[in-house]
Amino acid sequence: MQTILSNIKIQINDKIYVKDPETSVLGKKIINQSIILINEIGFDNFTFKKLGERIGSNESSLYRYFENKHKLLVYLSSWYWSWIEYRLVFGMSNIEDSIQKLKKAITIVTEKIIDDESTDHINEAILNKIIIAEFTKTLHTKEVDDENKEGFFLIYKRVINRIVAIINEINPDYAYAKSLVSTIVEGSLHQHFLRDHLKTITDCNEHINPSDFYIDMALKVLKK
Amino acid sequence: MQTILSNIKIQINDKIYVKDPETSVLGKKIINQSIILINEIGFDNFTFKKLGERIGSNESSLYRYFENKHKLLVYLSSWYWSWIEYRLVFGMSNIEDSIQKLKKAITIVTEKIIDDESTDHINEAILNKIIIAEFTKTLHTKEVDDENKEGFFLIYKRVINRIVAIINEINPDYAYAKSLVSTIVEGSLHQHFLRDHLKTITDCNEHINPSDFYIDMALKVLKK
DNA sequence: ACAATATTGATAGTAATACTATTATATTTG
DNA sequence: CAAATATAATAGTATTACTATCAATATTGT
Repeated sequence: MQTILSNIKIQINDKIYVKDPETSVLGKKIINQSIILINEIGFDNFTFKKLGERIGSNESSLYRYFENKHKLLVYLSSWYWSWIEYRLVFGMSNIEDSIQKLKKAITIVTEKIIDDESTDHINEAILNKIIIAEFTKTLHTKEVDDENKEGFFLIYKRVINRIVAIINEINPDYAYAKSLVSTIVEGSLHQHFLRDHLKTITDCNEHINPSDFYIDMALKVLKK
Repeated sequence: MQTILSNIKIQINDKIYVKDPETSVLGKKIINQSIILINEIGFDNFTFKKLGERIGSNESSLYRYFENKHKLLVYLSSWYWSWIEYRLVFGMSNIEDSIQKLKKAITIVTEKIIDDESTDHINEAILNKIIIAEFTKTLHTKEVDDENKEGFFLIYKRVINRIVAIINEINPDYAYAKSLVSTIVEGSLHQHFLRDHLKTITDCNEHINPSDFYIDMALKVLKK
């Protein structure tokens, strides 16, 4: 598994964009304002025309960065999972005990992101909200197999497999490590969503959060 | 909880449709052919115009049954969960032991549906495929709160709460019964999806299925 | 400094989508 | 068989999701 240190300036698969948005002012505006606009009106109602108006730029200019809004969402998702991976690797660095590692890892992938106050052009708290609301749409398309072959979901899969590795340290006999982690990662987005919208089918609320639920689950499931 | 017997002719919230598709030949064609077409081309590429061509009917006629394709998908989903609920209730009927009940219930909500050969106009196996691929889209919209208030997701929530009731029989002290069940129901759709498209982050394959994984999980988590 | 190059903006245009409205024609039912 | 209802055909609108062209600006390399 490659070292994250070479990766600090978050690297996104260059097949996702037409022109790297990190290389210009307009590109960075596209990223930070699209996060805000998608959060406001939802991905389904989001268009490049509206984003253009919002950032005082021409629709046609946006198409020079992303082929379509789906690719933009894939980009934002990749950025998000890359950022999670970064926090995951650094979060593990000085923990010895595998159980503690797992708890920390589950916390990182399941917790609600409170504004990071990081100085960069991406608001991670809002990005977290749009991942909760929209990430599933990056996968659920007819093009998923082609895009998977192109490596669009590599970072997401790598995040999951890093946690799988911790589980294998704890209990190498457990037969469902991958399914457990993919359930936790995807499921926690879903639990956040339910807490906000369908409260009657989740226990998550102001006091109980998805991290509590999933840590409890993982420890019980892995007990030998 | 109301009896399912009064419910055998699957009842769908009448706010989901403009005109009940069960009341005419065209309506039934819309349902059975939309399932086939959505499965073929995906919900995102599906339009009423294409469906009209497929069933030799006019686009404008379809709008007399459903306001838009989103409502049609909500209808199909409601039908699916209602059918699952029916199987759930009958599946439980002659089981005494709560653990056995839970195993059966998890099997019913997580198993892949093989063609039911039922004579009605709905192919449950294909419907199951589109639920795996598209169900999440019924929830992930900006209108989810309004639609939830209208009761569009009632049947889905009832399915989950029926299984929650079984868990409360088994271990009333378990603090996360709702989150566990919503994770299992949603997660199993996701595991089916991963098995088909992102194999490296699931253990599910030809030999291991989501039911095995989730039954193992539930029993371990509920052990006192 | 300035020419070459790259980037952005403005405008226009196309095909498809997501509908609504109107009217004619079938079909059902009482 | 007449009345009511459902469907089909046609047309039309606003929006979406782009592509193409060309002019205006900004950047950079020497």
